[in-house]
Amino acid sequence: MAEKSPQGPRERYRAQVRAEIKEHAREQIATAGASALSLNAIAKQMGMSGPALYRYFAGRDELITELVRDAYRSLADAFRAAAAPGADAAGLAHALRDWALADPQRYFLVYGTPVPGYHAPDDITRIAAEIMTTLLDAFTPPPPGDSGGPLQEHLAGHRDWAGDHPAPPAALRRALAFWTRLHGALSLELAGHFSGMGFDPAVLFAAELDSVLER
Amino acid sequence: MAEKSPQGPRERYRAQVRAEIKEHAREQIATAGASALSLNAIAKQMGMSGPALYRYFAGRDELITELVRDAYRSLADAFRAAAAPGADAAGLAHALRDWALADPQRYFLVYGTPVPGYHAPDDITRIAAEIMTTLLDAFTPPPPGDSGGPLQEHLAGHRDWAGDHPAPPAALRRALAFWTRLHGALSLELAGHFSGMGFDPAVLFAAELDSVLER
DNA sequence: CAGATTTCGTTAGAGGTTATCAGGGAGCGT
DNA sequence: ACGCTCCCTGATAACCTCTAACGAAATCTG
Repeated sequence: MAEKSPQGPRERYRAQVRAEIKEHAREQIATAGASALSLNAIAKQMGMSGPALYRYFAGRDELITELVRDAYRSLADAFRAAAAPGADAAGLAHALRDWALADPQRYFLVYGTPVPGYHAPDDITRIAAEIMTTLLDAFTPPPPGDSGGPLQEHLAGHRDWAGDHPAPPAALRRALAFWTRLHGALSLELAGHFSGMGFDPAVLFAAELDSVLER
Repeated sequence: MAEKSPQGPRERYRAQVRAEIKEHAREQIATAGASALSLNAIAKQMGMSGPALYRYFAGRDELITELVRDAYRSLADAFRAAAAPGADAAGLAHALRDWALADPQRYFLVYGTPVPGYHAPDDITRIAAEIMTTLLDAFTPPPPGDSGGPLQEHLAGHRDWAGDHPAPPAALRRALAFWTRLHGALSLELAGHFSGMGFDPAVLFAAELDSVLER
């Protein structure tokens, strides 16, 4: 709450350069993956020489972390926008797929291969929790006639991740299934594992969504 | 079939050094991820200096490709071994989870974030097809009383990926669900997205497996 | 308005990486 | 035992991240 919109022209310029750096970084990641991101190449594209970027980011890791943060926030925004009217889970699902297809590497920035040592900063974890809250909202209250099952019983006793959300166990189970099943179909599609297989990934995605909604 | 066991001591030595290089590479990847794999570091560990490794691998990419190939073959072997007795899908699922938990980074070598430009060699694609065949075997014939659904109808007309396998559409649908749902639960678990959430990933995995088997 | 101070971007350089190349030495096969 | 092939080393080039020191420009302050 301390620094909102930049007051001085100095911070204004600074913010703009930071944004431009991230722009180039996003482009690089989209075309060659996050591991190919080069600060030097970005500097060259911007007409300045190497170390100048260290005025704006402490290093490569911080830049990537910032992009991961942006990706999380972007997903959270897309989710909230899709949930705005009446908390329809199908709408959330399509928002998720659209968001993922718009920039696959951004999806992998969030859900891709983790670096063994890396631990996300607290604020990113908080955005992830916000996404989860939106998801829980969409499944609360759950439709009647729910089967239950061992997982639902287990979740009834292990609901730390729901925080103080009033979602009943059935909603927890559905939200979890929504997350894992759609991620399963989506990540394999984005990674190209369906490419030579001949079927339409959208049909699979729709079927997985139905499996979450109808049962 | 041409070159089985090395005949000369020359090729024998060569194969052993290649294996040792891969051993160190695997270790590095397991502890720091594939992006942190350094040929130089491997050479240093083996007591030789840098460029010597280029006698055994054309470069970093070929080494990684080889490790990906090994990972695929390892998964295919684990799958076939689990399917040997009576083609039980639950056995396959547990074999998959055990295989993944034994070395998460190896799992991500197969199912992790793809490099945009990269295209897997044909022999790797063939191993992937072999895995799929094992999976289709396990679901053929499918249990009776199957619901069908839009996905199953779609797959009935788009079964290129099944090759000449006699699996009926219901088996295709189940095999696909097995793959995507278990991958969804497993990859999120391995990536640590469930870490602070308080529930047991094994219970989720079992529930997802049930969802594939029972419906 | 003028001086002090902060900030920016540069060059230089250390230390890391992949990868190529030329040459010496060791082991293998005949 | 000789010749040949293959292995390994050191040098080198071209990248990379990141630090340090310096000059220049813009901002803030008296």
